[in-house]
Amino acid sequence: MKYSRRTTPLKQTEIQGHHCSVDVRLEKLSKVAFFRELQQEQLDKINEHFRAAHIQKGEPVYHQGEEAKQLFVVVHGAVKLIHHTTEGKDILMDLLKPGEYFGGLPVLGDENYAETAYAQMTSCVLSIGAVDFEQVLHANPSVAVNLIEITTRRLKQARHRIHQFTTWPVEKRITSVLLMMGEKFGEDRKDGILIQVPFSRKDLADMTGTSSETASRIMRTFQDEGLIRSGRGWVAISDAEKLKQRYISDG
Amino acid sequence: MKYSRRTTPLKQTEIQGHHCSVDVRLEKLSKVAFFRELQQEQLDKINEHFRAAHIQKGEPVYHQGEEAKQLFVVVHGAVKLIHHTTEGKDILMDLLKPGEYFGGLPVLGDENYAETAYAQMTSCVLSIGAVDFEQVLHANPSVAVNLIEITTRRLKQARHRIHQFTTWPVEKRITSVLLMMGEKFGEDRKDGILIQVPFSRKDLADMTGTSSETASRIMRTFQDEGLIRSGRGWVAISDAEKLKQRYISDG
DNA sequence: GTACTAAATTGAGCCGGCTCATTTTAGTGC
DNA sequence: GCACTAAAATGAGCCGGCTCAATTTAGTAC
Repeated sequence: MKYSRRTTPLKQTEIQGHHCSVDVRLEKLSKVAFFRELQQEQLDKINEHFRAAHIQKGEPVYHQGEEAKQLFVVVHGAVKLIHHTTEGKDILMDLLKPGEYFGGLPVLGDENYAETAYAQMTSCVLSIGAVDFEQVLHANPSVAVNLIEITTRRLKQARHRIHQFTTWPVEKRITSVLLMMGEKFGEDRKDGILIQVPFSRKDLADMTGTSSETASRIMRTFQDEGLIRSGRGWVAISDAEKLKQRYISDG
Repeated sequence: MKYSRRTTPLKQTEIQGHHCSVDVRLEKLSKVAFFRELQQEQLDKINEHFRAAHIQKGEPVYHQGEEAKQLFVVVHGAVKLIHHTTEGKDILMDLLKPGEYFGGLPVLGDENYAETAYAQMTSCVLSIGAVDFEQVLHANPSVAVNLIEITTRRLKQARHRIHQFTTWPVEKRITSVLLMMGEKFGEDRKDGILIQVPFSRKDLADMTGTSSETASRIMRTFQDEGLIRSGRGWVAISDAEKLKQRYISDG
């Protein structure tokens, strides 16, 4: 990968027009884990309950502490969930790709949003309110069971993260996150996997519970070892296997 | 609190007979959060799906890694969930009181148990298998929604714990756990709140992600400041308000 | 009361990673 | 290509808490 003039390898997302066309909406709704198994007709009806919004990069979808009144689905782009701590630090809870949902509703046990949701890149999100969602629930009972499953999976992930924070050194944590990001947002190229979403050192630090200086140092090491390439706000994994072998398998 | 001869202040639980009498079972089942709102008749029917087991102190209910086939409810005693890490450390995920459930089922998204469940004291637990539970689900649709709510609440707790591990010093973490234990298992006495469940330094350390030596040192400090009293496997909080004010509010 | 022992305590060296400060540079606009 | 600047990198001092080792003692059995 050679840059004659330095430009980010990330795809530009300032595509003209609205990204929330019906086709794309329906496609992404069908990918929402708790709507799986539903027929096209059912999805069409559900789609009617959702409203679309176009969010500029860096803009919030909702703020931490606000009353939880809506569920959201990423249709295009990426959304980052940040918990702002009382100590003035940020914890990056998750970075969501199209088809993933976020937000909260009273019926699901949420009172206030525990985090602020930001568009990591220009994004299109769909939202549904409490009354509409309960209608969807009643009309499609399988949705409730699927929701339990997904919430349980998220709970397991959160618990695994507790494990990581308790016992894993920072290198290992960073490796784990890079590999996860490669799987979730990675674009295969002949020279590796480009994580096709803006992802800065601060994001990495906030997601692994370390400082951005430490994240930077470790990324420097990985780069010097030929395991990754990176620049301002982007990362490409040159050798995922070796990265995993060297920093995860060692224990 | 004066001990003429050193004996633990904890109640002895080697009560003769079986603790899983129908009255107690029904009472604790009605306290399970996802069975709330059900009528006595419904609870009677649900009770028929559960089997009882008597577990000796220190014995496991199930092992980490086993196939998840049952949900359990604590009727009497206390159950501790320990995740054994590959690094040889233990993470105390939760300490459950009567009325709380644990375990897992495929329908809820579980494949294997992520932790080993141990009886922290002689306990009586009820269990239900996959087929029975799905029947309960179908007969009582509100159970599914309640389950989402509870799982969501557990997810929030887990995420709060990530926040704590990321930014809180150990004193603050230990304080938080002591206060939580006081609320959950505390017995009010004129000289404070006795945590009426065995709770060692190792338990405290495993629950706060620190070493037992560090837990011991901090408890020594709290003791010297008159905030707690403790002995082998027991803790009493002498001044919860001051403990909170001094180690949590300071930020 | 004595004997016992595992839980709790204590001492001390070590280090991973933090904070603070400064410098370098990737990537954009023109 | 030049100018700019915020993201990334680098240096260095500091310390919270870990690990290892040894000692003390809470609570039980008899």
